[in-house]
Parts: sequence; C-alpha cells; structure tokens
Amino acid sequence: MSTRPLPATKAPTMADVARLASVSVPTVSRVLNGNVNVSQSKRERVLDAVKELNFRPSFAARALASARPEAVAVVSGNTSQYGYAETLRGIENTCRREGLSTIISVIDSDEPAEVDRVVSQVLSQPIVGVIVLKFDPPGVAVLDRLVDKLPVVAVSGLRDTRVSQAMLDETRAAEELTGYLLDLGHATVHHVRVPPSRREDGRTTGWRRALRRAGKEVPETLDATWEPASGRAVGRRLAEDDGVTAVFCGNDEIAMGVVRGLNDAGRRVPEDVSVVGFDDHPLSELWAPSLTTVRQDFHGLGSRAVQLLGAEIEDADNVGRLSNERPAVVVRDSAAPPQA
Amino acid sequence: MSTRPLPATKAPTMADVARLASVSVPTVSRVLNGNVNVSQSKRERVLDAVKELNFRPSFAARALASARPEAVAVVSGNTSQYGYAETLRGIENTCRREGLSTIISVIDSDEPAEVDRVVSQVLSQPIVGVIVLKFDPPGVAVLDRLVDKLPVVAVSGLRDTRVSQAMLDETRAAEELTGYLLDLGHATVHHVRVPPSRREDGRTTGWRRALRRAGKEVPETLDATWEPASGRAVGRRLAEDDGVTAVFCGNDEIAMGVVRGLNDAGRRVPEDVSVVGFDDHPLSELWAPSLTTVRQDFHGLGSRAVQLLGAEIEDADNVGRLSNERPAVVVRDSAAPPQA
DNA sequence: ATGAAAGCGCTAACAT
DNA sequence: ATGTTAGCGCTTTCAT
Repeated sequence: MSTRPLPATKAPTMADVARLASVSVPTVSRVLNGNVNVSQSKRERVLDAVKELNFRPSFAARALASARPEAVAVVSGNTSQYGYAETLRGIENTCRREGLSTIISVIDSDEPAEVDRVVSQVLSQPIVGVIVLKFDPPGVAVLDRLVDKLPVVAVSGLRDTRVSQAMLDETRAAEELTGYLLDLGHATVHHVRVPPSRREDGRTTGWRRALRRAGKEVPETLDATWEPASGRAVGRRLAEDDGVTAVFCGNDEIAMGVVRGLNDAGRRVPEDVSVVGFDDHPLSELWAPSLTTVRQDFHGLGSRAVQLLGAEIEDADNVGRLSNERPAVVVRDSAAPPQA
Repeated sequence: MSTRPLPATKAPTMADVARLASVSVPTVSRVLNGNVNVSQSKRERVLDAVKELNFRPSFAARALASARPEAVAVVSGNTSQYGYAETLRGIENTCRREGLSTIISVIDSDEPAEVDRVVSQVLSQPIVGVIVLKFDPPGVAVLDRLVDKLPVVAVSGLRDTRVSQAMLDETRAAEELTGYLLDLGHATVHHVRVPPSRREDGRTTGWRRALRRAGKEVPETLDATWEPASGRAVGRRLAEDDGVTAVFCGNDEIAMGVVRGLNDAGRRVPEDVSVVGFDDHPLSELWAPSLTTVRQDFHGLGSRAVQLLGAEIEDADNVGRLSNERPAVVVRDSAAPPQA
C-alpha cells in the first residue's frame, strides 16, 4: 500500500524499448516521432513495448540531441496578482495548443543577484524564446538583459521599441475612463497610483492627458502599494479634502480599499465621491457599490504574446511587432455625477 | 537599435570557453561547479572566458550527463485562485532557496487526455520529484497516476495515505469556525460548498461534525461554483428563508457573494444573518462588513511541501509523512449573535 | 524500411 | 592540478 518499489526503479530508456521490441533504437525514435517509414508490424511492437515499460522520452536528451527546443520561458513577477495570473493562464493555454511547454521563472526583486539568477535560468534552458511580463521593475531589468540574446516578447502596458510586444493600451483606457468622470461633471479627478514599472504608468499618463485636454487642474497623485489595505489609508486621507469628488485608482483592489477608507470617514460612494478602478477584478462587480472600471483581457493578452513569439521565430524579421488592444470601460455603480 | 544580430548567433558551448581559456573542457566544468582543485591562474582565465562569451551551461546537457536533476515539478489546477497562487509562491520560494528550479504544469480538467499530457510532461523532465496540488479532481487524477513512479508530495486539505502530504487541517478549522457560530447562539449553521475535490471537502465534514456534536439540525448544503458571482445567487436564495441566521461559506469569495446577495434582498449582515468564509483572502478585511474567516497559511503550506519532498529524497523511507497545521479562526465583523 | 555510427554539451571516471 | 576517455538518452545522417 504505502510502500514504494524501493530504489525507485530506474526509468526505462529507448534502448530498453528497442530491446523488448527487437528493433533498433532509431526505429523506436521514428515511431515515437510520428511520421515516416516504419512497417506496421514493427510499429505495433514498439508501441506495445512503450506501453508495457511505461516509457517516457527524456526531455533533456531529446532537447540535447535535436537542438530543437519545444518550450517557452515566461518571466513573471508576483504571480498572485490577478492580472499576472490571468496572463500566465493565457500564455499557458496558447502554448499548449501550439505543442509548447511553458517554463515559468518567478522574479521578486530587481536586485542584480536576482536578475542574474533568472537570466541564467532562462538562458540555460532549451527554449524557443522568452515572454517577459514587464509590468514591474524586475521584469524590465530582465528584459534589458535578454534583448538581442534570443527571441523575446514583452507583455506590458507601455511601448518598448526594442522587442515585439503584446500590449493593453492602458494609456488610452485611462484617458477614456477619466474622461467619463469629467463628463459626469466632476471639476477634476484625483488619482491613486499603484507602484509604477518605470517613471510613469500608462494609467497615470492617460489620466493626466485627459485632465490636460479638458483644461482641468491636475492634482497631486497619491501612492498606494500592491496591498489593498494601503488603499484604505489613502481613502481616509482623501476624505479630509472636500475638493475630492472623483478618484481614479490604479487598480480595482486599491479602489476597494479607497471606498472602504472613504466610508470609514463617513463619505458615501458614489453620492459624495465617485471612485473608479482598473482591471475588472472578479470581485469588482460584487463590491458594494459595484465598481466602475476598465476591463482588461489579460487572458487574450497572454495569447497574443505567444502568437507574437511564434511569428518572430518563423520569420526572424518579424521583430519589434506590436499587438495592441484597447481595454473597455465598464460602467457600474461607483461613479455618479457630483452632488450639487 | 531595433535590429537583431541576425540568425541569433549560436550559443557558446563549454568547448568554446575551454578553447578561449586554453584549458580542457573538464577544467571549465570544474571551475563552474564550484569546488575542487583548479589553479588560480586557470580559474581566472576560465572565468574571464565565460564572461566574455557570455556562456551559460545547457540545462539539458547538464541534466543528461549528471543524471542529477535539479528541478521539481509542480502540478496545479487553476493558478488564478488565491490559494493556489499563494501555495505556488511558497513552493517556488522554498525551492529557490534549496537551489532547485520549479517547473509548473497546469491542468484544467480531469479528462484522460489532459491527465495523460500532464503526466507525460512531468515524467519526461529531469526532476527530483513532484508536488501535486490536489485540491481538485484533476489534481487527484494526476496524483493517482504518479504515485509509486517517483517521489510525490501531495498538498491538500484531506489525508491521502499513499504519499507524503502537506496539509492544512480544514476539517478541524471548519469545525472550530462552525462551533464559534453556534456559541454565538445560532440555532444552526447553513453551509455553502465550493466544488469539492472528492466526495466531500474537509470544510463540509468539519461543519457537519460541529453541528452533530452540538446536537443541532444539519441543514441541506447549497452549492456554489468557483465564481464569486455564484455566491450572490445563493445569498438571494438564502434570504428567502427566515430560518437562516448563520451561513458558513466554502471560501471568502463565495462569502462576499453571499453577503451581497443577502443585501440585495434587504437582509443585513451581521444583524439579520451572520456570514463567515474560509481562507482569509486579502480582500476579506476590506469587505464591508469585514469577514470573519479562517486564516490559511498557503505560503507556509508550499514550503512544507518542499521540505517533505526533500526529506523523501534524502531518505527513501521517509515516505507517507504528514505535515499538518491547523488554520486559525480570524474573528471580524460579519458574524454576531442572532437578533432577539 | 531499417540499422550502424556519430554526435548534441556536458559530467564522471580514470589517468597522469 | 589537469587532461583523456566514456558515456548520459536521444536524434540525425548515412548506408543498406
């Protein structure tokens, strides 16, 4: 029952299969790689032997001998974050459909040692290319080191001309969302930032642009961390300022925190102040009030990244391509016209 | 700028390094694998050559030649789920500290073809062992196929005697949480289940046990999906029954949905009905009312799984071990004594 | 259609 | 301390 076939009987090799089927090793290889010229009888014997021995080809040996890698590496930051996780799923699904494995390397910080470790790990693997989720500084750092070494596709919200890139046009979406708030009649829109990947996020840029274009005052930005609770503190602070009637948050989780902080201080949403988020987190619709936000198709984003990588590999000139898509504003209940 | 060194110049091999440093290949290998007997001068020449050529050892070749794998495979279901993602992070971090890579295989369904694919992918990799997240049927199916083939550690809430296992004692925790509700004075506690991995979840078992032990009536269970929105529908349904004063939900996201559904129907939480969840999701504290729940240390769970795997590899007798931990009830605002 | 031979890039004996 | 020789498990010529 709970005993184990002692020293984990060594995995069978192709030679074992060949012996059992009384054929040569290359014949086994031919059978397993589908296609070509093998007589029906031998094919069957081989298949039987494979089944009997429960043979699995060694990924390492295959990669080494064929020099034709069949995996793509993905470098990602915090995988618990909703957007990351969904994008990863999109990449994984699409790769699978293309017959590629995905090897995920997680990177937490942009310290040189960490970046080194990840770069090494990626480059030492038999891969066709890399997809870097560069929403954050570690991602950016890794990308910088990988560019021009092998096919790389970046996934992010900001354009980077050195590589092919799958994007969600955060800037335009943020501009649109801010515009929506302004159209509702708000005098200006305050902005709570999530930790930016470079100098400035697309979300912040879009917000600023919308305000400028409308000739509105551009208030100081407030900063949140990735912790939803940090939004709550910001919400309380915001509640102290009567001039605040509309707040655009860097993501939905922060928005939820801000709503809560505002409520703590006795301000109602959306009656006293409108709050909008970004991402369309699965809980946004359930939140009270349900959150007006921007829907981002992260899963599709991952798919597009894989397709870009495929194109780049097929044709080496297919580099520096852009696959862009504008996220859609989702109007729900957390934003309303300002009260007289 | 945006051009690429044409046909991606072939990666340098150890032989290239050896040539450039005027030493033999094994010497390069010795330098790179740390330790032993290499003269200072040669070591330096090798290191310089490595740097100049930007050499990275091939993972495949190394695995093949040394037959000493340095990766662990992780089989996981839906990685967007909070608990999965956190456990994965724990595994990843701990493996990294042990110098192991992690290879993640995602499995969505328990269809035989899918299970086959994942099993093949896992077994063809040069790995020391597998960690299976068996919270759901696909995980269970994979585990069944992998047992006795190589070191396997299961991660879940229910005991499985065939393998080593890192657990969170959901049953006891659920019992405790239900007991807490009963102690508050509720006549009984209703239960909304999340999709179970086997016949019955530990959460459900613990709930039932607590009711039985207190001599209370055991109401019919209600079912939710993994979608938080499904909880909302359940909440509305629950609101129709005046006998419902306390609800234990299979996870926090469902609990949030249930609260919302109850509110939709005009019932207040916790005044009219108490609602508790499970997991201590990052948003639970922010929810209004903040959710009474059970904190699960998923990150630690992942760590423990890796340690178990380590122990099993060191000593083949170290099989079938159990690393258990009881999650802690977190009292917040969504549960209160029944009114009148 | 099939087998023999060579070799992928590395590590592990074995010499010296 | 260092080089030489094998070989990991597979794929790929190249014969036949």
